[in-house]
Amino acid sequence: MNVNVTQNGAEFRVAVDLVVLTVRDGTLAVLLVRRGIPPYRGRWALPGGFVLPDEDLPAAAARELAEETGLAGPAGHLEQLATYGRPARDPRGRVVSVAYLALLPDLPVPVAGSDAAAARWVPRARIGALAFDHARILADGVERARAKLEYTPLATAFCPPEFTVGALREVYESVWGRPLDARNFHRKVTGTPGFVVPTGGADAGGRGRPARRYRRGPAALLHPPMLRDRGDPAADTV
Amino acid sequence: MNVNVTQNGAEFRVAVDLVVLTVRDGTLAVLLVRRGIPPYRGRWALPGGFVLPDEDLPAAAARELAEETGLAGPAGHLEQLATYGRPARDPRGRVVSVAYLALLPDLPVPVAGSDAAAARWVPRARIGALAFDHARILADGVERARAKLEYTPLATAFCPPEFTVGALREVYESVWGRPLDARNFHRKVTGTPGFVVPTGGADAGGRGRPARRYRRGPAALLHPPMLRDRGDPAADTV
DNA sequence: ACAAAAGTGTTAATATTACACCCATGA
DNA sequence: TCATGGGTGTAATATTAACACTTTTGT
Repeated sequence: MNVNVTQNGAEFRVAVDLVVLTVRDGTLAVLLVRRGIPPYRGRWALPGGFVLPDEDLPAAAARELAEETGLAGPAGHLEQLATYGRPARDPRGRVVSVAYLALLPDLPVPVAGSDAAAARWVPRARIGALAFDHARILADGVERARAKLEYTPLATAFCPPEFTVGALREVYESVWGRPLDARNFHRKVTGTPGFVVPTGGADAGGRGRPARRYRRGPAALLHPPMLRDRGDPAADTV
Repeated sequence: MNVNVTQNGAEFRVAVDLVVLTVRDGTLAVLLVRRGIPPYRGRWALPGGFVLPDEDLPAAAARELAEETGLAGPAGHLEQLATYGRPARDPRGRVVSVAYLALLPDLPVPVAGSDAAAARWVPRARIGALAFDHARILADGVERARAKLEYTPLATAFCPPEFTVGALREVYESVWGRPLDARNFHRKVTGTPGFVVPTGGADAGGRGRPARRYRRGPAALLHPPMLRDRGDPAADTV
């Protein structure tokens, strides 16, 4: 063994992979791309790519997200998820992937990425085998999102700038996969300091009484948190 | 720009850095090493090192932890914290560091690491400037530990296999930096299903009534969680 | 008028907090 | 017997969960 390997470090390639989530039609959906080149050619995978030589990690994630969705501004939410580095995770060699989690409002169907492969929103429940270790990365991302809905105002990242309490509730129900009591939810959201602030507007054209519109509030942590019963974590078809 | 850089990825070195925490004498302490070689020669830093060519990330973290503390078995707790990759974070070149968080019971003073530099437990409040971006990594690690004490039985990782409720309370008080009501804490710990299980033994030799001994229970999540008031996050000298 | 969704009121069960009080030991 | 922590009881105060009921719209 070359001692320089220990002192100076072996050489790796570093990628970012994105778990991009949205809520469409009352279900949690994931942005996937179909790989156009080997390995795993033709398989669905998380969008991602290699980090450029002088690029920061968050910048690489934001760049990939923009390339894949056509988004420019800082809409939604982007945070680092975890890093995956199993030696055999990529047949091309030693690749360490820094995964990011992005939460976005329901957008028009994403444009095909710059890699010319198909890009699609896929309902979480209908996702089959993925390339590389992306199934695990996705599972970790979904669990992170579920957990953070409890104690942060992150659910608002799934909504457009103005939204109704009903739309926000749909986010919680879709991500957690269980119905919530609309009455108690309403009180909880409007009663938690800094969670949402009313804009004064109302949402005409719906079926029932018009809902007031809200914007995300200044709070970074929710107190008290929104509780999902730690009952049975069943009923979750991966 | 060489197009291969984009397609195949630039070359990075990958390191693991460790935030190793323990509770000594009622305060949170961090394992630091004094760097024996440039860059930042003579500065205190988090222990860590480069990942070997065929080594998994958790294995690299466990290896560095064992080298630095002399520990072999799976005592305490080790989890991935986050990854830091700012292009200029290491003057030697492009180094991405995957940080791990380790929580250990109070151990004998660590042996000097294999790098022949000094290694010491340093009380968290007395830590000055650190090498690289290690101050931020440490801050992130401490905040992760604080948060996880709330909803996981992780505080037991700071204790030996058998411990008293009072010792566990000292962990919470040290990590959170605020006193807790001993009576309510006791009820909470013994009343939360799966948190701790009594061993039957008692802790003789103390000043007051002997305390019963407990072992960590099977629960992975605490229900309901241990609450730290989100009051004033002040009184925290970094 | 009716259905549908928004929003308010109320109550029982549960959890948190504060603190009085008893227990078991060393000095 | 006193000081010192361990441990239990209990009442005031949140918070949750369940659901009756009112409001405001489209059809």
